[in-house]
Amino acid sequence: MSGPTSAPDKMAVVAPNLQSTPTTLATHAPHVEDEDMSEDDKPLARKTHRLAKKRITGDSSSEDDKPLAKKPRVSNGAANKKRRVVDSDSDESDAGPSVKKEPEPTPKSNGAKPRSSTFKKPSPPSESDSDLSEDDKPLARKVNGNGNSKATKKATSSDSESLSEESSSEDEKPLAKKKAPPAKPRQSTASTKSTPAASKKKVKAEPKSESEDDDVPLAKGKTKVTSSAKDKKPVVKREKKVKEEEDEEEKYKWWEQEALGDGEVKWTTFEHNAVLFPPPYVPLPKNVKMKYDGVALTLPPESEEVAGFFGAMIETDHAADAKFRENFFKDFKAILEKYPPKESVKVKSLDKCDFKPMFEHFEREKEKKKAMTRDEKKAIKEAKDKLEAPYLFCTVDGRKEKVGNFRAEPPGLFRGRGEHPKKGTLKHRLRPEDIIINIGKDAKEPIPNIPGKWKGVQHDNTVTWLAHWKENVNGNAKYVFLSAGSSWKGQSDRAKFEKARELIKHVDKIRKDYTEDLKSKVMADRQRATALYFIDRLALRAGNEKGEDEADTVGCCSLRYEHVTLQPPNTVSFDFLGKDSMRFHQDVQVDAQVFKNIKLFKAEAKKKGDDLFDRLTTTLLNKHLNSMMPGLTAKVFRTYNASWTFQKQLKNTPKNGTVAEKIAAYNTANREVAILCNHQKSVSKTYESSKGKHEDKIRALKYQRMKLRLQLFSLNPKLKKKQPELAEDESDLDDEFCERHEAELLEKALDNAQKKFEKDNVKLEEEGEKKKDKSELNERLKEIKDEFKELKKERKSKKVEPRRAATEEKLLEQIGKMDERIATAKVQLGDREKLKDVALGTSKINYIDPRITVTWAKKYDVPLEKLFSKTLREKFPWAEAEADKSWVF
DNA sequence: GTAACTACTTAGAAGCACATTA
DNA sequence: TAATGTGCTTCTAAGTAGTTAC
Repeated sequence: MSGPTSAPDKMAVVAPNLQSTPTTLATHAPHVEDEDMSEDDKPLARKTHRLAKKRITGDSSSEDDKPLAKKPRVSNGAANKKRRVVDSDSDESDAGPSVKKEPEPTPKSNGAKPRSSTFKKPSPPSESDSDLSEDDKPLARKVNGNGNSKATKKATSSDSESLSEESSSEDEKPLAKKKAPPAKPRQSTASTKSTPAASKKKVKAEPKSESEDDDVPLAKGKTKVTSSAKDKKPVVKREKKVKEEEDEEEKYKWWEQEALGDGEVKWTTFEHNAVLFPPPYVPLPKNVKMKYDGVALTLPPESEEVAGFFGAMIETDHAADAKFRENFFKDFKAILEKYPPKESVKVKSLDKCDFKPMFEHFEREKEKKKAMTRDEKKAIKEAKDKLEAPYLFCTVDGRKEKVGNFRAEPPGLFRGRGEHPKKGTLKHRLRPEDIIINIGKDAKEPIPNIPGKWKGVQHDNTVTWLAHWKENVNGNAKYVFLSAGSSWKGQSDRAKFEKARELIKHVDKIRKDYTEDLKSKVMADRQRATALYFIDRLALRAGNEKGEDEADTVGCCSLRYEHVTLQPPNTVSFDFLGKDSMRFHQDVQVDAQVFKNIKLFKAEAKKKGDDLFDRLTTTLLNKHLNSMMPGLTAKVFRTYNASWTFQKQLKNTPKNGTVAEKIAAYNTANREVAILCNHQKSVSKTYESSKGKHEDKIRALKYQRMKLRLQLFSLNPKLKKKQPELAEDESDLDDEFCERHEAELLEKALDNAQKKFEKDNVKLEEEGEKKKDKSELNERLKEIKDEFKELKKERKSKKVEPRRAATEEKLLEQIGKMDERIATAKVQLGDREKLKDVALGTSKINYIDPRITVTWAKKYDVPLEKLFSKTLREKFPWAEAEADKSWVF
């Protein structure tokens, strides 16, 4: 668990976007009841009472009195208990702006991730922006930065002035828009309409008629024809090349074909083997038993399996979690009722259960597995591969496609995130009777690998799933789909990015409109505009309604009263748990009108637990967005802003830098996007110790530097004055460290001498020569010890005699090199610190248009494999094919 | 109009394999 | 060679958003 991190560097992208000019805003502190407010404009909370009453009476005649789409969340249950803890430090006694309080980090026990980013002052624009022309900046970045954005200035200068004039100005248009780059190979998917099956058939008219089965190794077949004893090696190479070429040909380049429309039909023929069920439970050895109150229990396999699920987790955080334990124990007791222990012991308390014997058994098994020989491991792997082979691929319209999650989820304990009320609940073992499969009409119905019959077999060619079931914990649907690298996923991925690019053409108008609507007399419109402002500027998720039996997390539309607090003149503090219970904690400077609106939405009768946007739902918001641009939804803004930010940040790449430097710039850009999207990861448990080691390494370098420096001063004492920077003590290099370091060095030197002695003797023995006497070793060890005594003296006197052949010139050169090494190590340490809780992968996989990466790699001559892993390259072949050096998002 | 259902994308954790270090 | 660290892959939870039923 980590504490809140220092905000400024984390927020390089997000925060500058929203900072306005506080000085100008101060004179325009909004009032809850301003004169330009119509009846509709009045604080909603005052109306909600009326509305609630009307809803009960069924009167919904006026616009305002229509039933609210969302039910106010009833505050109860465990989720609210947690909320109360959070609230305790962010509570507001009234709806008005409060004196800024530094929100405390939510403890992990509350389900919140630790990272928080707090902004108090406008920070300068991120370094990375320095070489961007103002014209080049997307609105999201320009609104504030140093607080001088035109839009902000205007907004703050007068409430009555519309912000829209500014936001629609030409210089706020994204660069790409001005350049208007066409989607290179073909028109956008959204606008194309064709019969998918037909177009696919065009693509693969005669799909693999001869070598239909990719399972037949191509090389093998060829070998028979071409190989001869004489030229075996070249042939093997040639065959490999041929195979690669053929594989290349085999690949379905869907991006070269006509785009598929949003048509219903996804396939004509569809063959697969559905899911692979895990092996049945194997009971533990007879001597491995859980204990209850000190008594070993002999459990039937059914209950032993469940005990084992918990037993395997006893050293994880889950097992210490009260809710997790409660839910597990409830289910465990139920299964014990049905399958009681032989000893007829009544299990009444989880605290009296001792799963350690089970845990230790699992650990031993892991060790055994680890200790297996290479061949044993290989044999196991081969058996596994053989078992899984039939499930790896399916055939779609004659084409071989990779299946994604073909393994039926094994039974276990539900690992809900955050404060999920069901965490710890037993996930049942799936049987064929639970699973519906979707397959071509003429395809052979797969036989499950365990006894049983499918729950159903359907032939719906408008969907892409192979199998589907309902899990028992939350009643959610689970699906088996094709892999991320499949043509279906690739097509929808590309369509997603094309839609985000399409937004570039509309975003000015949308921003202009919502800026105007921020002042709308119609409250629903004003709320919608404010929500959209946050979605656009803060990359918030839409925020669908959630049920009571889920973790209490929110997105933009579902924000509640307690999730935002106001700090005059224009700061809005967000503190809520988003998807996966990740904490979103930011102080954001907003336009005056937005500040005013939030104050209005929180006014009077509204209280904790009430929706901030009580007249807005994701459906309403998306309907509105769809009217602005076909197919536009809230989530497109995240994709657009992420890709846009990334492309912009990449402009900071050093043109003449090394590949490593360029990659560092790439990763920095990636990090900015990850921060924008609030993608977090938990800090590794070993982080602190690994950081300590790293710091010691740096200190060790400084130690070496010190020795060089002292030698130099012995040679030329004048340098102490001439080059005072050399005389400065290496920071954090205290006596305690030096002593410890020298002791470590001594130990190492002695150890090495010992090893060398032994090694030499082995060699001498092998060569039939006389071994060295032990006295020789002892002498050497004594020498080493004496040398180190010298070090101690040097440390005390702070004087080091120049080593043999040391010259002033050489020493200065060595010090210079040492300085470089220290600087590099420090940068590395800083990078690790910055990335310790930021997850880069999610944005790379889902939000950043891969063509930006491909273009960048080509432009800066960086091998793509250094940026995309194997799986990512498999996921984005279309990007590699489409993007050239000049491609722009 | 709303809740429930459906199909899909997005997400961090956990597990695993490979690289580096001692 | 074993221990440790790191990055990649897999797993599955948790979102979004459209459709359907009432």
